[in-house]
Amino acid sequence: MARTPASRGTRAATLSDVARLAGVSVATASKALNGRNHVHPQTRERVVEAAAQLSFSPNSLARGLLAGRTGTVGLLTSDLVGRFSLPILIGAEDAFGAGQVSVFLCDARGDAIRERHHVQALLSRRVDGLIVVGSSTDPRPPLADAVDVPVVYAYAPSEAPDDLSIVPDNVNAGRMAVEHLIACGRTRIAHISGDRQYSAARDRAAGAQAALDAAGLSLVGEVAYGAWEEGWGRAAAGMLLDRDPEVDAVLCGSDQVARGVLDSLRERGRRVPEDVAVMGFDNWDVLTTGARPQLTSVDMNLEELGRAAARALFEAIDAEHGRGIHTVQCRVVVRGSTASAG
Amino acid sequence: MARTPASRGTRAATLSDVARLAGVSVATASKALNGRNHVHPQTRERVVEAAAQLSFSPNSLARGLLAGRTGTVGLLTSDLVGRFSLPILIGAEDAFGAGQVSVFLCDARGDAIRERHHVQALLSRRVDGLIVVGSSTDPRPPLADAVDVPVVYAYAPSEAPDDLSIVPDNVNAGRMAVEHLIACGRTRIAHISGDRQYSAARDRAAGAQAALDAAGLSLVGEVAYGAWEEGWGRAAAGMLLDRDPEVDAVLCGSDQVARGVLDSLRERGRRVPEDVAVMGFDNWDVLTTGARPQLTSVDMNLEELGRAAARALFEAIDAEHGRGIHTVQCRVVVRGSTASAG
DNA sequence: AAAGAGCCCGAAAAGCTTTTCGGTCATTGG
DNA sequence: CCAATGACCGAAAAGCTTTTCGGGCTCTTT
Repeated sequence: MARTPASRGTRAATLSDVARLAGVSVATASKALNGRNHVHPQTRERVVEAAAQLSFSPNSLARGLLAGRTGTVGLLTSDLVGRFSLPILIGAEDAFGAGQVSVFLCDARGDAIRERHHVQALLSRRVDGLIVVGSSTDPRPPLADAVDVPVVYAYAPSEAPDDLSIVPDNVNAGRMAVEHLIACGRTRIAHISGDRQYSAARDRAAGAQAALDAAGLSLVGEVAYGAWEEGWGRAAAGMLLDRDPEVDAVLCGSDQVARGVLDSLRERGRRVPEDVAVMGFDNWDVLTTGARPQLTSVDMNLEELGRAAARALFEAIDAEHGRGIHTVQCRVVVRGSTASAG
Repeated sequence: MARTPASRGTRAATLSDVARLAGVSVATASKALNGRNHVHPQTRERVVEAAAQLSFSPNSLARGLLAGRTGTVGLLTSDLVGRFSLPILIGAEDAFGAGQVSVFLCDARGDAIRERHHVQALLSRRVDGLIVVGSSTDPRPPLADAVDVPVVYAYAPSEAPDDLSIVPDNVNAGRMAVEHLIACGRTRIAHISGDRQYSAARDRAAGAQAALDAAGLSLVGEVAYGAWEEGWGRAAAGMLLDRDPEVDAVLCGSDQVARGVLDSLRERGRRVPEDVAVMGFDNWDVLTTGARPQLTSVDMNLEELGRAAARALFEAIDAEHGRGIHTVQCRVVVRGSTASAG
C-alpha cells in the first residue's frame, strides 16, 4: 500500500521510539535488533515486535557516520548513451545488490568538468569506493582529484599503470573469431572493421592476424577500416566482392557492420553461410537475432566485466588494492551465419 | 592525480580540522564556508584557505542526519536490460545531477521480492523520493510497502489512481504517425504491430484508427499483431502484399518490425518510399539510421519523460504531491522511408 | 569617560545509531 | 545466610555538521 496523505510528515520511527514502546533503553533495543548477545530472549522479542509495529528501519546515515563506512559506491560513467555502459552497469549493480551495497549512478557525459563535479559529490557522500566506466576501450586519464577510496576502472583502462583496470580482451576476441571461422572450414577470410581510431578495432584485427598466422593463412586483402555503421559494411562488402570474389568468410568489426555485409552479400546472390560465412562482434541481440540468417558474434561478456569490477572493488575496500590491467574473457556465440561448410 | 598508497587510511578532514588550522571554532568555520553572515571577511578567508589546504569536503551524512533531508533519490527499475529504461534513466540522472541530487540505482529484474528489498534499503538510506520505472507501458501494482516519501511512477503507470504516473502518449503517437503518412499523400495504409498483449501496441493502433477516421479513410486489412521482431515484420509484410497489393504505406509497431517490413518490400521489388512508405516507433537509431532508406520513426521522447519524472519528484518533495497519470508528448522524426510521393 | 550599540565569535544542542563499560538483580555454592 | 558470579540492562560517548543564543570586544555618542 502506498503512502497515505496522513502519513506524510510523520518522520520515520527512530530507535528511541522503538525502545520507549518496548520499555527498554536504546542500547538494549540496538543490541536486540542487531542480534547481539546479553539480551534476554523475551526482551528481544518485545523489541522486535515494537520495531515491526513502528515499521522501524535503522537510519543508515547515522550508522555510516559512526562506522566510517557507508555501504555505498559510486558508478561513474563517461557516456551512458553508448551501448557498452549499460551491460557493465547491470553486472555491477547485480554484484553489489547481492552484497547490501547501494550504487550511486553518475554520468559525466564525456565532460571532464562534470566528472570532477561528480567525484566531489560522491566523496562528500563518503562512498566506500568508485568504479569508473569508460566509453571506449582506449586508455583514459586517471581521475583528476585526489581520491582516498579505492577506484576500479572498467572498460577503458586508466593510463596510470598503478591503477586497477578491468577491460575486455579484444585481441583474444579477434583470435577466437578467426579460429571459429577456420574450424568452419574457411580459409579465405577478409576483415571489415570499424573506425581505426578505436583500439578495439586494432586489437581485434591484431588477434585475427595472430590466429591466421598460427594457421598458416593470410588475410584476403587488407583490413578494411571504416565506421561502426551498417552503411560502411554494405559499401565495404561491395568493394571486397569486386576485388576478391573468392572470399569465403568475412569477419566484421561489429554486429552493425556485419548487418551491412549480410545485406550486400544477399544482393549479390552470395548465400550465407554456404558461400560466405559472416560473423560480428558484441553480440547485440537486436541485430544478431533479427538478421537473416541469424548472426554469429563474439560476446565480450560485459555483464561479467561489470561483476568483476564490483568484486575487485569489494576486495580493494576490505583488503589490499590490486594493480594493473586485468582482462575478462569473451566467448563466441554461434548462429546460422557461420554454420559449417556443407 | 589518483590516490597515493600513503594517503590511504588517513581519514578525510573534518570541520574541526579546518577550524583548528584556521584558529577558529567549528561554528565559525561552518558559517564561513556556508556563506553565512556575521563572519569577518578576513576570518572567512582564513577558513576557506584552511579548507582548501586540507581539501575539506563536508560530510553529507552528518548534514543529512541533521537536516532530515539527504539530497538523494532512488531510481528503481523493473528491467534494466530492456531498451526503454536507459533513456528514462539518462533523463532523470540529467535533471537530478543539475540539482545537486544524487541517484541510487536499483534494478529489481522484474522480481517483486527483490523490489521490496530495494525499497527497504532505499528507505533506510533516507532517500528524499523514489522513481519507479516500469518495463512496459502496462499498469503495474503500486509499491508493496508503506513509503513515507513521494513516489513517481515512470513509463508504467501505477494501478492506484492517487499515485503520480508519467507515461508516453502512445495513442497520440499512433495518431501523429498516421497524420504524417496522410500528409505524405498516402491513403491505403496498413498497420503491422507487435505483441497484442502490450497496451503500447493497442494504444498506438487506437490512435492510428482515430486519425484514419478523422480523415475519412479506413485501414487496409486488420491490424496485424504479432511480435516485436524483425522476423515478424518480414512475414507479416509478405502476407500483406499477397492479400492487399494496393497498399501504399505500412505503419509498423516498432522499428524492429519496420526493418523486417523494409526487407520484405525490397525483396518483392517495391520501392520505398516511392511505392510504399514505411515508418516505425521508438526511433532507435541503430535501426533507423542503418536502414535503407533511413527509417522515419516516432520518438517517444523517453529522455524527456525521465526529466519530467525527476521534475515531478522535485516538486513533490518540496511542495504538494501531484496525482494521476500525466503524459509526455512524442514527435515524428522524418527520414527517407516516408519522403512525399513524387 | 561611561554607556550603548553593533559586530564577531564560541559553546552547546540536535540529529540517530552503535559500542563500551559500569551497575543491578538474581541465583548458586559454601 | 552471605558472598560471589553471571546474566542482563542502561548511561554515555563517539561520529560530524549546522544553528541558535549568549557573551565579549570595539567603536561611537553623549
